[in-house]
Order: sequence, then structure tokens, then C-alpha cells
Amino acid sequence: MKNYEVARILWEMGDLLELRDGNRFKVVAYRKAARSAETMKDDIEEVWREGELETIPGVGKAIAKKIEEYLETGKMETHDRLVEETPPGLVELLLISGLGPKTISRLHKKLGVSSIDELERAAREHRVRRLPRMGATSEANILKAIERYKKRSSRIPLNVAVPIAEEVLAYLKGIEGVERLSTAGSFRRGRETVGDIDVLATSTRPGDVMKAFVKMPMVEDVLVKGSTKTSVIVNETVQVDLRIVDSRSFGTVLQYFTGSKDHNVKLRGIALQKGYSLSEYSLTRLGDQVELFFEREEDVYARLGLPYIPPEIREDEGEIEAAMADALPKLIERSEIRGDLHVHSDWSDGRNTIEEMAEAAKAAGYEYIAICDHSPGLSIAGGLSEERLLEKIEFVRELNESLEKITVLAGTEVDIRADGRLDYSDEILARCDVVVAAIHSARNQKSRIMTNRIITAVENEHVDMIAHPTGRIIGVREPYDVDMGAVLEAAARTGTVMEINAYPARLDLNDRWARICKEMGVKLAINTDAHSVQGLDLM
DNA sequence: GCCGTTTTCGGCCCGACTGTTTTCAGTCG
Repeated sequence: MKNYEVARILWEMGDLLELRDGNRFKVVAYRKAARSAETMKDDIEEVWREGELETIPGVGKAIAKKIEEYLETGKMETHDRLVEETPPGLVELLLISGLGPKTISRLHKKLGVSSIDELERAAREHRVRRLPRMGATSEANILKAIERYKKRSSRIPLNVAVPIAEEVLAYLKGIEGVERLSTAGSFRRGRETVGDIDVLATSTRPGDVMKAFVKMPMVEDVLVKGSTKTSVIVNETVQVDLRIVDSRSFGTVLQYFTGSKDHNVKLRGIALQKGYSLSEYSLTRLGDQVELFFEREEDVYARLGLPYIPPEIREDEGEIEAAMADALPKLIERSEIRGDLHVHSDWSDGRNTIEEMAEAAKAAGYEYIAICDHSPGLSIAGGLSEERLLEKIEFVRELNESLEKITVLAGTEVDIRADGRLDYSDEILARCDVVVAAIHSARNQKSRIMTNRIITAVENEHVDMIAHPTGRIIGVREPYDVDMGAVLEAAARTGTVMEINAYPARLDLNDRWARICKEMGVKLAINTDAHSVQGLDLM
């Protein structure tokens, strides 16, 4: 599928147009179209062949024509021309916090700055302050921002952000005058990575709270400090924003700062249709300008005629339409999880015994747990020989005799070899209660080979499930080059389960694929891939 | 450049903060 390619080129169009000082709505239009291309599940080439490009949200005549040009010729003339006319370093300057298109354009025109290094030099040589509305402080801020940019880590995985957020919340709870407290933003929405950590609080003494906040021991730098908004840096590069708001507006503020941006834009549109203007402070009736305040987020949605939409699905991917039709999905709660079908024990590379894993699973309230140790192909992970696997199955059978209120399933995480064959014979696999198949090697195969390889595993009658199906590691490794659509079709046909691997760096399948599975009738299992008792908590 | 349950033109979320200014432009979320 060329969806990502098309999305990338549209994103670049947005960046390039932004620098050209053009119509900012045009920039937004390209980015909206890019996002649509990125998240749509149909193959954009198919959509084009059916003449349906303009049905894609945010794609109109002009962008449709450019997409068509790209799919037909592999080129987009306007894009290529913009790239040619724009110094390559200019786009990167957009990533320096505090610099926007206007400033970059001026720096470029007046000082000839077209890269981060050139900007750094200009600031050090005090040339930046010669520009109108620029002074010594601006220069210092630019240098600081460049330094932060250079040592930036990419977005932080959620599991790294969680302990930081917990520490911040614990500290704020101890400050006198702090009343209500909540996280917001992508952290509250449970995104797989977060850019910064947003915290909201109510207090009658915001000045004192802000003062205490910037004195928090973990604070390394203060970016902005105001009476309602303060931003600090902790852990070298993690930005934490604290906002203090009136308690009477807490509901609208929490809604607003939880986002996502697209969700909020759509929600504001609905408010307008109903005769209100929605801001973070209130819902204002358009006729008489009467302001309505909400302390609770639920009441904001209710006033707009909508059921409460959980933060985890506020991405403008159909949840508002579903809410209007009273057809919101019911999100799965931890308490509904009945078992974990993919964990390891000390028979291969796990740290705990099968008994210990079983006890921990029972304590977690599970009914069953499948011990799926590695196969011989993964000798580095202590993969079990066929004899050892048979021994383990026997051991589990006996163990179950003595266990109460928990069933241990004898399983395996069998390696899918480069040619699609599995690492155990069918006879051995037939004896397992649960067969989880996964790829661990030859990850760079071409799409057709990789797709066939996984489908071969899916079609094996003994394989119950495919573990971490796309193989991506967040921030480290891209997904395999695989036609997941074809894999899922095979899975739907054979009844093979796809895993949602809960390991924080995997989260594989991700939310998007999980939804597609549901639509296609493919079963999903949420597993932790735990290698220890503690790992079970990642559920 | 997109879009339409009053619209095919005229909107497109909106308020806080900063640095540099005496009134605001630019950026951010």
C-alpha cells in the first residue's frame, strides 16, 4: 500500500507551504489530508482507481489531483518544485521550539540563515538581535532551544512517562492549596508515546502553587512561568506543563486539554450547530452570550447531547459519530481480562517457575494462563527441544492436578522460520494446548515473501495465534514489510487469533489494526509476553 | 485547500504567554 508514501509527501507539502508564508489554512488542509491518508484502512491506490479519492476526508479537487499525479507518475510536481526552492535545513528549523514560519522566514531573508548550525552561529554573533522584535533574550532563548533540540529524545513511551507523572502528581498533592488534580493530553488518552506530560489543577492560590511547582526537586529548567500556565523540563528532556484553572471550569478545561486536537475541533463544530461556542472556560450560548460552566467533563458532553466519550478514543476516528448514534464501543477494562495466553517461564528465558507464574495469575484474578516458552530456533532464549517441550507438557498436566482456581495451559511460542515452516513438527504442536507463532529472525524480507511466510503460519491447523504480528518496536524498529490486510484475511478465514502484545515497546497490534481486526471478524487476544511475575502487571 | 441540516463564498478554535513593544505579532497547545 502506498498510503504512507502519499501521507508523507502531503505532510511535507504542509511543512513546505508553511515556510513559504502562504495561506495557513492551506497548510492545515494538507496536514488534514495527510492524516487521512495515514489512518485510512483502504488501499489509497484502489480508492483512486475507483475514482473515489474525494471521498477521503480533507481531500478535495486539488489534493485529489496531486495524489493521482503521484500514484500515476511517482512524482508530485508542486512538491518537487517546493523542495527544490527550499533550502533543506529550513524545514528542520520548524522543530526548534519558539520558532515558527514567520521568524524562520525573516531569519532566512535578512540573515541568510538556512540551517540550525547557521542559526546557532547568528545567535552567538549577536546578529539575531538586529531584527525587529528580537533582542538579547530572544537570542538566548534560541540558543537554549537549539541545545534542547540537539539532546531531545523522541516522544517518550507511555511506560516511561507513567512514573514521572506519578512523581509529579504526588508532589503536587503535597502542596498546600492544590484542590483537584488530573493529567491531560496524550498521556491521559493513553497514547503509546507522549510528547510531554500535561497536568491540570485547581487552586485558590495559583501563585503559590506555581512557585512550589518550579521548586520541585526534579525540575531542571523552567520554560515559561505564568499564573495559569507553567512549563518545566525534568529528566533532561521531558516537558511537564502545569495549568491552574478555576474549579468552576474544570470540566471544560479537562476536556479541552485532553484533546485530541481533532476531536476538539469536531466537538466545537457540534457545539456551534447547537448554538454554543465551546472554549476551555465555558460553553457560551451564542444568542445571549450567557456562559455555562462545568466542573465535570461528563456534563460538557451531556450538554452537547453526547454520552461520555472515554479519553482513550478521542482521536476523531469516528468516536464522535458513534457517540451521536449512541453506538460507542465499550472499552475493555482490566477487570474483564480472564487470562494471559502468552507468558514465559524459567523453562526457557523467563525468570520465574511455572508454579510462580500460575500463582501470580491467580492473584491477578485470572482463570487461566498459557506458558509459551520459546522453540529451539531461539537458542539464545533457551528454546526448548521437542523432548523438553514434551516434558514440560507432562509437567503442566500434573501441576494442574494440584492447582485450584487456575488452569495452566501448556503452550509454546514457536518460531516461524524464514521459509514459513515452524520450528516444531505438527505432531508436537498437536499436543500443545496453545500454539503461539511468531517471527524472530529474517525480519527484512520483501513484502511478498514476508506476507506468504506469515500466512503459511496462519494456515497451519495447529497454530492458534500470531504473536506481535507486525514486529514493530516503538522508536526502534519499523514493522515488517508485510501486507497485514492479506494476513488478516487469512486469519479471518482460519479463525487464527491476532495478539495485542501489551509489552510497552511493542503494543502490537496497535489500536488501528485492532479495530480493523474487529471489523473483519478476526479474534484478538491481549497478552503480556511476561518473562517474570512482575511482567504480568503490564496487562 | 476544504467544506456545507440556513452557505458554492467565506469561513476555517481560541486564549495564554513572551519579548518587545507602548499596542502587538508570533508561537504554542
